[in-house]
Amino acid sequence: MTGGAAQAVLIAGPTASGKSALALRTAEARGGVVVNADSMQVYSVLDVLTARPSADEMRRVPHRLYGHVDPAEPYSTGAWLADVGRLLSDPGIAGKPLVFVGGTGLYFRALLGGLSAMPDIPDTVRQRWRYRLTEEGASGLHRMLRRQDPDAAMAIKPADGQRIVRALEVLEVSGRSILDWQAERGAPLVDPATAKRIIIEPDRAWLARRIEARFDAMLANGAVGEVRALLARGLAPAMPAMKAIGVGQLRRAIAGEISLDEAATLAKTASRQYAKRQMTWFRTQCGNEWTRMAAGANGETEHGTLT
RNA sequence: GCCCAGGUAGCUCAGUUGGUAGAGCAGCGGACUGAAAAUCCGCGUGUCGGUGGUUCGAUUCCGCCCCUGGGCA
Repeated sequence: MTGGAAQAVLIAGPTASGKSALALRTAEARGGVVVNADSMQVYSVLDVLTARPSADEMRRVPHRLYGHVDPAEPYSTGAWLADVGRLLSDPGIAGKPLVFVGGTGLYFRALLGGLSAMPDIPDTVRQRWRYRLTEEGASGLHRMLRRQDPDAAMAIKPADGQRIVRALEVLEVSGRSILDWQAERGAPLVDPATAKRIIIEPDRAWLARRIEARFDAMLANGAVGEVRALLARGLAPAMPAMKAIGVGQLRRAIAGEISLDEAATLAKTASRQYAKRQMTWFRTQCGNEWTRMAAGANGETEHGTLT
């Protein structure tokens, strides 16, 4: 829980919907702190490409959990939740209202519903299963899961390699089915009874225009250089930061495989598809405790300030 | 002006020896507990360029017309 702190505000919305600006105004009006709930904005690279708040904006209001993770570090929903937990006991922000903002639906779910206390997976175990996934394919591992944990296999599609690997590694390390772990819900870090919850639901066409304009602006503001710098780190392509939208597309342009224009078009498309997935999550996974806020339907481009 | 090749889904194209058509991409819907900007599932009717003709039946064959490439003048 928030340890007696002021009411928390949660602002969720698809990429480019203007949620960061709304969070900034809201935190400013309440004397609060903006807390990042976006899985890519945690990384200390790609300031521009992940649309992190600018230095100027971060000066106006305290921002937390932005850019605090090195891209070589394995990060996760659990790590983020632990970061939030530490934040809540930080005397520097005690008593200040927290304004969580981001586009990662799973983070909000973990925040409000807790995350099951699953065992840590040793890196060697994790790497071994991921390697086997590339060698044997998802359906091969799914057959194995079917023998070892039929219930979990039933719940996971045979092509969903990522979830199959997760079920296998949890089973190997703990000897328990991931379903059993999941049945034990963790404790929420934000009290669902008092948290104010907002979902920004933008007009599709309006959002598409914003995505396009924003990516063009990212290019103008050094996105290519950021990708070059990230590539120079020589990280495995499977690392999360390497999967940020724009990295793969600009990498191909840098390598000369496609033009910058083509890369931009591909990245914009990927962003639109990502926004669609986000909207599906917020629409179907978030109940009516969330207030839905339209954006952009009638030429509107700004949201008000939450008070 | 003549010759050739095309004109089929939003885009790129396949196909129908005449029985009104299907892939990829895009798009849309969905799933979602430590990689989540991830991972995965589902969804394909469109005057088959237009118009006449042949035919029981034409997107398919024939005529004419329009449009787009390319060539010759």
